[in-house]
Amino acid sequence: MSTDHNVPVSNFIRQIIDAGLASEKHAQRRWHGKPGLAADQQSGAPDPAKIRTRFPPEPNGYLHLGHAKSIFLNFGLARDYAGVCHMRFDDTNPEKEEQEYVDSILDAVRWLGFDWGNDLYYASDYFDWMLTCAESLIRSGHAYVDSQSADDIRALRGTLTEPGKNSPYRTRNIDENLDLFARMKAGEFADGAHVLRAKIDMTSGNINLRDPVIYRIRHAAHHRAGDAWCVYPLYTFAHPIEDALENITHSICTLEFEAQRPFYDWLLNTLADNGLFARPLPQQIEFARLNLTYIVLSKRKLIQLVDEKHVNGWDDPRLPTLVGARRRGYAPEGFKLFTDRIGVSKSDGWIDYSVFEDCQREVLNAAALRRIAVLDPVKLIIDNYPDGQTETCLAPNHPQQPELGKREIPFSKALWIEREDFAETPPKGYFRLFVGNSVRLRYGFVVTCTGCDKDADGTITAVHCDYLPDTKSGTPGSDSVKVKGNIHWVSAAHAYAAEVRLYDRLFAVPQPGADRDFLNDLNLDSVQTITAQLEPALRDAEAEDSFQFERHGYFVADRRDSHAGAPVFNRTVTLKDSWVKAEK
RNA sequence: UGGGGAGUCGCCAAGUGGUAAGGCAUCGGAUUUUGAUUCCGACAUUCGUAGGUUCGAUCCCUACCUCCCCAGCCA
Repeated sequence: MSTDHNVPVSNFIRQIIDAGLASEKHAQRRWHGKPGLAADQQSGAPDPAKIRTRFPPEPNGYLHLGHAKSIFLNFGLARDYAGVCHMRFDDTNPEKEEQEYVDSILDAVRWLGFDWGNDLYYASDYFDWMLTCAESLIRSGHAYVDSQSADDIRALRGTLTEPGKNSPYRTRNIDENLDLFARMKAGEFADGAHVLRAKIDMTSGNINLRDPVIYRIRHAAHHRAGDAWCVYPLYTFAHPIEDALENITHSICTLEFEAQRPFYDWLLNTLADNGLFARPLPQQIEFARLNLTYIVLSKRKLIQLVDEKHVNGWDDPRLPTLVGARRRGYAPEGFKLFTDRIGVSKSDGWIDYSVFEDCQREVLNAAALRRIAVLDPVKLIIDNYPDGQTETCLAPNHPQQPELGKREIPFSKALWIEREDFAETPPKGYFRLFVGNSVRLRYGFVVTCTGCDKDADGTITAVHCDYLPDTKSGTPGSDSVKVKGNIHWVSAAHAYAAEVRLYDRLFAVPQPGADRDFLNDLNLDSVQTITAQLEPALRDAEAEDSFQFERHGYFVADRRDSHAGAPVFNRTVTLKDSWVKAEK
């Protein structure tokens, strides 16, 4: 069941890194302490970091489980190889990015346990260098200003099966290109009037090499740079330069960027030939993004779920966002186990959500203190127990870790037990309460069921039993009576009645939206809010404390709605239950 | 029907010419005051298909099949 965390399994990225390290090609890299062009970097000392990776989200949304895979990959590789991982915001599109997202992203990465030290960067800080690169390309005849409309550019790009055609502006001379580009930058033109394009090959089978647009005019305020710019570089152009400026050795991204790699290499090699960057250049490596069943990870769909109020905000515990996962009670260590367990490869696949849940169970099982909670309460009256008497029982905080001690829980005549722990007509194999059967009240006494009360509708209002005074847990001879059933309880007079949210999967099918609108696949019972009867100690739970409610699952004190002395709980994940499965 | 990728047990995933790791799930059994946990055992004569090279092929070659990505002045 447990995984050896100290032996990372081989994967194709580690092989690439190992080979690079063995060839010592990275050893000649120089780093002068911060991002910069070759002229600056070459003045620095040999890079103390064996490798440099980066986690480069665009600050236009909240991070989700898919990003977690990338975070653990990039930061994890840097850690394992005595390298560093840069935290970088790829904020080259002024129209979609906001500071709110920057803050949330940093928070999420920190929560997962990573520290970027001084290596926090913003692509928008590199705009001057990017302009330098663009001008260098123009000077070497590798870029030109195109004055066609977006539609015309598209028309000449060709299709997947037909080659494209050269733009009429492709032959503009260098001076004219330089002049036009300078005026684009100076704000002389309206949005869309001109673009800067790389000059490569309009007949390439790879559409990304058909003179891709690398700079566009956009008169828009940037969340960090303000109104300083009206030209902005496109991802295709910006990202390789960001990597090169930061001395990144391994630029790890997802599979959909594979077709961009030839451009990535073309650009950096051209710029290196022009003297702007030193070799060895960063290497782009693509891996398969995470696909998890029963959730959606597309930004568009997540936005829709929030905007249309199918969930309550970005941190709704049912959402696969990291802020949602945190409120749900999922543990960072569980993410680590999960990413280790699923591995890294280039083949698309679907991981069942239960794999993720199981990783969380494994981590929470070891870490969470045990507590008692009755979620669907019905009274249990011990008829032969003295009225008004109260005594204490001792319950271990963790069955596998006795050093965590025990706590006292009050016991009395009237208790709350789970409604499903009593059956008038017990199903086959049932060994909880039914008339004539005995069970142990966990950490307390053995009781024998004598009957139940019902109201006019036939609903059971109370269960009755008698207890065996000599069977109290922890006392000599308490085990003299052997019983199969073992049920939990809280004393009715001492219980803390609290709000508990029982979360289930947000979607009812493994692949939401596979054959119809994904909203039709929503699980309409994804949350159930109840008032549960909890053992008194739970009243003191602090926000974000995780517990195992015995026989139920793992629950966390909600970080948003809990108040001192009045925590409310979210169910993170249930315990495995082979009994339920056997019955279905 | 252009270009780029991927196909190894139900789900992931090692393996890179010397005769199929591991994890998860599943199924048995043991322990258990959580029908939890833990522990022990079982679990691919076979690597998308068909040929070929080789003493030997999941690994090399050829053809085919299936799936994914690319035609934003998004990332």
